[in-house]
Formats: sequence, C-alpha cells, structure tokens
Amino acid sequence: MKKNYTIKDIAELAGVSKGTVDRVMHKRGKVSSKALEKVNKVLDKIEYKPNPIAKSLKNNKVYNIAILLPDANEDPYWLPCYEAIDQIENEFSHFGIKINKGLFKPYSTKSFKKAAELVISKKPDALLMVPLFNKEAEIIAEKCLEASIKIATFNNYIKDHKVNLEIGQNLFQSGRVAAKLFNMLFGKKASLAVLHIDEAFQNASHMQEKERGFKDYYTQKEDLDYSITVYNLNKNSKISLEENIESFLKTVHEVDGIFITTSKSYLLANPISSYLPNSIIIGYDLVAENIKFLKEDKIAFLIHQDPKKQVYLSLTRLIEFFLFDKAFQESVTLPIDIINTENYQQYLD
Amino acid sequence: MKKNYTIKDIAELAGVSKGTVDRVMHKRGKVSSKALEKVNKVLDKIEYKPNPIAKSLKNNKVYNIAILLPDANEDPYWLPCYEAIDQIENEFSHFGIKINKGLFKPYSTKSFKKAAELVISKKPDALLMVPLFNKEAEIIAEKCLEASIKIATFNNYIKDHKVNLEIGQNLFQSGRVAAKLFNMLFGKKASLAVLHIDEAFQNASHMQEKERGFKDYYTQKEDLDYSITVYNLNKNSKISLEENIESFLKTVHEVDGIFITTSKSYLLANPISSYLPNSIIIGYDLVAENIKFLKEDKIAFLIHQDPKKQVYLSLTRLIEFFLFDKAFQESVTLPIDIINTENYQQYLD
DNA sequence: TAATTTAGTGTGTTCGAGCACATTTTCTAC
DNA sequence: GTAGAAAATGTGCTCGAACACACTAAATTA
Repeated sequence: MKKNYTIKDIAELAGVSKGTVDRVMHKRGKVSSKALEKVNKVLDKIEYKPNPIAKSLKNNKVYNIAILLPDANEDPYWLPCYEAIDQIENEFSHFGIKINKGLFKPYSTKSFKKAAELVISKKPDALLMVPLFNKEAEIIAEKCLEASIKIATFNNYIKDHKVNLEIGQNLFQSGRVAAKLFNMLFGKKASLAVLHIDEAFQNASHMQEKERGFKDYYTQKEDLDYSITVYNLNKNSKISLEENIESFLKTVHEVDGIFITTSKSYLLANPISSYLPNSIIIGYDLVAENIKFLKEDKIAFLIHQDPKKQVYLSLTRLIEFFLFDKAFQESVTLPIDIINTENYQQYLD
Repeated sequence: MKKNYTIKDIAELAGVSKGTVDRVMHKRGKVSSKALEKVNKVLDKIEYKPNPIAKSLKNNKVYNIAILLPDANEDPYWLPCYEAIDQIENEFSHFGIKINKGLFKPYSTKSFKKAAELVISKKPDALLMVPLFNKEAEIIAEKCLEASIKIATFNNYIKDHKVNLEIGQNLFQSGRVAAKLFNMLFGKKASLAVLHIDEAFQNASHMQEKERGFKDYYTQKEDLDYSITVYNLNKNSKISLEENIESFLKTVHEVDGIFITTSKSYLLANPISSYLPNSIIIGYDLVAENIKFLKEDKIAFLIHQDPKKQVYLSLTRLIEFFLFDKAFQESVTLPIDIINTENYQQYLD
C-alpha cells in the first residue's frame, strides 16, 4: 500500500520549500545544483503523481471541445451521437467542459468546409470530427495542428494524417464477420451479393473496406463453391436510387445472401420479399427502419457500429487528457457487434 | 449557456455571507427566516450544483471498496475481472479509492462466508460481490445494510433483496439469442439439446434462466418442427463429469444444435467431433479454451457475458457515487454480445 | 441595569497544486 | 569592504466547498 505523496511531503523529505520542489518538477530553473540533487533523490525514491483533483481545481479553466458531425436530419444514423454529446455535456459541465456542435450535410463538401471553418474560428481546445471528406478533412486537420488544437476523429479516418485520437471500427474485419455469418448459414455452396447502397459518394472508402473484408474471408476458405457479385446501387445523373434498386431486383434471379455495406438496408428489405423471398440480408446499423425490418425477419443480422459509443469514448478520452493529463491512446478500435432480433434492445440503451 | 455558480456568487446575490448560504444548503439551522428566504429566492432562480472537484478535494477521504468474487484459479472465467480491478485501482488511486479483493472458491459456501466476513470486518464503504450463493449472500447483504455499507452485485442477483446497484445480463434473453441463432441455421426442422455442464450447483438459477429463454423462443414460434432435450452433465456422487459427458455422447445419436449454458463448452467441443460431427455448438464466455475451439470451428458461437465490463461498470458507478454524489441507477443490464471467429478479438481488449 | 445565554452571522482555515511575489543568499565589481 | 545585481529560496495567495470558530445582536435571567 503506497501513500499518495504531496508536494509538501516531498519538500519536507528533501529539506527544501515547496516552491523549490515545484520549480524542479516544472523545470522552471532557478534551482541550485545542491537543491536539485536533494529533490531528485527524494523523487527517485518515491513515486509522485500530482493530485489531479487539486490540479483541476487550481486550473479552473474552461475547455472548449468542438464537434463536427453530420446533421441527423439528413441521416438518422447520427442521431445517437447527439445523445452522447448531451450526456457528456451534463456530466462534465462542472469540470469546465464546453461542447460546441457543428453540423454539416453529409453529401456536401461545401457544407463540411463551412461548418469546420465556423467551429475552428472559435479557437476550441480540441476538434472532434467525422472526416467524411478526406481531402477537406486533411486541410482542417492541418489548420488545427497550426493552431495547436487537439484533433480527434471518429467513425472515419483521415488517410495519411496523424491525429491525436482516432476511434472507429475495423471495417475490413466487419466484412469478414458478415461473410462468416453467411458461411455458417449456407455451408459449402453460396451465391452472394455485395450491395453498396448510398445516395452519396463519401462513404466510398468505408464500403470498399467492408467489401474487401467480405471477399477476403471467402478467398481464404478453401473447398467452398461460392460466387460474389458486387452491385453499386447509387443515385447518379441518369437514374434515381429507387430505380436502381428496382432494376437490381429484376435482373438478379438467384442469390442466397445479400451483404449491404451501408445503413440503407431498409431500402431493399421491403421490395425484396416479392422478388427474392428466400434471400437473406445482412446489413449495418441500428437505425429505426432497419430495426423494424429486423423484427419482421426481413433482415437477418445487423452489424452495429455504435456511433454513440464512439462519440462517448472520444469525448471522455479528450476530457481525461485535459483534466487529468492522461495520455492519448492514438487509435482505438471498437468491437463489431452482431445484432439479431433477440439482442438489439440491449444495444439501444 | 449557463454559468456555474459558486457559493460566493450566491452569497453576494442574496446579500448574506457564504457561511449562511452553506447553512441553508446543508440544513444545519441557525438561520433567520429572513435570511433563509433571501437565499432560497436566489436558489430558486439559478441552478446551483456544487463543484464536485472542490468538494472532492476538501473531502480528502479514502473510500474503501471491497470486492468479493471467485478465485480465478478455480475458474478462468473470472480472470478478466482482475484486470478491470487493477485498471480501476490505478486510475482512481489519486481520488482516494482503495480496493480490497476477497476471493472465494466458487463451489464452497463456507469459503464464500469466510471471505465475506473477512472483507466486511474491515468496514469498507461499499461491498461489490458475485452472489453465487443466494442464502449466504442475503445474510451478507443484510449485514451490510446494518453497517450502512453500500452494496452492489454483478454477474448474479440476490433474489428478493434490494441492493444499491445490480449489474448483469438478461440471461433469459440470452437463451433466446441462442435459440434465434439455431433457428436461422436450421430453419423449420431442428433437433436441439440444452446442456447444463458444471461441476458445482451454484449456477443452477443462471442455467435455468438461459434454458427458459431458449425454450421460450421456440415455444412462441409457430409451424416449427423441433425437439428440445435437456441434459444435466454435472459431477455427482456416483459419476464424474467426464464420464457423464462420455455417456451423453454415446447415447445421443442425432442432434443439430447443442446449447451449452455455462462456460464449459470446451469440455464437449473436442470429443464431439468423433461422435456427432455435424452438431453445432453455441456456448458462453470468451475463456481461452472456448476461443481455441471457436477458432477451430468446433464451437459456432459464443455468447459473451463480459465479466470485465461488469466489474468496470460496477466500480465506476460506485466511485461516481462516492466522489461526485451521482445517484445509483439501481439495475443495469448489459448487451448480449454474439461472438464468432471474426469478432472475438475486439472483445478481448 | 448588568450579566449571561442564545440565536444569528461572518470570517478564516483546510484540502494540493501552481504560480506571483517577497525575502534571503551568493556573486561580482569597484 | 561594500554597493548592487543576480541567483536561489521561501511565503502566501488562489481555485470552491465545508466546517470550526469568532463575533455581534437580541433575548433572558438575576
């Protein structure tokens, strides 16, 4: 059982005043070599960690954390993040934590840039963001670095750019999870489809990673008789998303499993029952519409990316850094939760 | 944006001294009705919550939390709990949190009672325990109540006894999760077995709950052609556990899915391949031996009860209560994680 | 009316870290 | 040997809550 030493304790042990101890610790100079040695001798013997509570009280600083994330009105996937933010704000308001939300449209780089500029102009101590647009995010990150604003990301990564904190899921591996589930369901012979459904393009790298993981699993398995076909059901200049889905359903005749790499499974889940009644869907994310179809057994599994947990964890890590000098663990990968009708409830809080 | 008011602020607003404000807040009397009114008027207008950091610093109290849990040498299921305890101890030692571990043999009520007595005799501020033995746990809980020791449980519940904090999993529901997985795998026709494998009896209620949930799922489903047989593979006075497993494997000839309600799936996973090579196992818990067989595809799914998270959460809730006056949320139910070969890694930390 | 209790109020100290400022010691120059 | 600068060291205040204690004013008793 070790004692928690205070500066006063150390001063007494070393035979100097707490001022001198303080100067040694903060390397502020103005200390004689004799005194330095005396203090260091004590410091070597005992293990001193400053009391974070006293530190925090003295500091009495307000930390501004900016969060840049998509508007949940545009995509309900982001809604749980808001809850996490509210919760954190409540819990830590008395610790001097202020949070400033910046929302952007998930399909507009312009909106992203605008929201980012606005949020940065207020000179926060940290910026937590969803870097949906890699190039633009990189520029923002660069600006933060210059202004010595701590930078953290969640849900997505910035390629080739170091950040202080990076929280997300192993997307490649989540593709493998889906593949494994299909493998269990269908055994040796399977006709599979990977569907990228999205109205916008910014999730491209996300979707690709998942597809790669999915294929990787099957490639590694030997003596399996399978086929994987990839479809891009995106809105483009010529045809709408709905039309694209419709034509997909008309063209494809036999498919055992459909892996949908975005949270838009619900767009397929309903029409599919008339076209491909025996196909099984695995999708992503616990948004309300997906859960509805999960309950109706039109979606077999959902993979949960837990955006709420991602935000919560990011924010607590930032706060612990500011308040208690806790070092960042640069990259954190969250579990890949497998969801079915029987366990979705527990993940919703 | 609301300000964080201090006692001094309130004193000034009310035109009294901080001493008077303090007396009003703590209802210590010695306040004139006139002053009381003045202070209450201010208190009604603003929202005051005392600064938890200042409070904690002033308090400067050491909180002793006792933990009563099984010896991991007897059952590796408990090993992750130790990590959580170490982590918490490290993280909160400067907040005046001291943790005292009490270990007991998971098959001996005597050992439980002894460890409990020892731990309580040191008059901790809280006792967190795994109430494996209901009757004995109830007695201990009663003693805690008398000594006004806060009481929390994890992994198991105490029947008919109120505790301050109760953290666990919905076992009934986890049985349903397993059933759903089998239903997905086998479709309309399935021959199923529920196996209770354990050397001791103290998990009886646990196992029963899981069995009930499992059966409940199939009972609710209509037009399914299924059979569920329940086996108790426990050591008893006449035959050993190994012999019991052996005889089970010899007797049973055709079974599609086997649901094992304890963490002992590994005992069955190996011998089964020669007797029932086509049977699929769903078990519980990420203990090393189970993971080994999961990787070899001899166990299809594991349901994760996350004892580490249970301890971590229990302890942080207790600490938040002591340090920051955060009220208890009496009962917390953790998610039921579905684990396969592709996602187990992320749950291990 | 003076002496003394009692209700009501305000002041000052503590917790530990951190820093400004005051004080003491040492060094340098003439 | 002493003035003056420079270096080294110690003291004291702050953050906000909590409580002990000192103090004032009103009430009670002799």
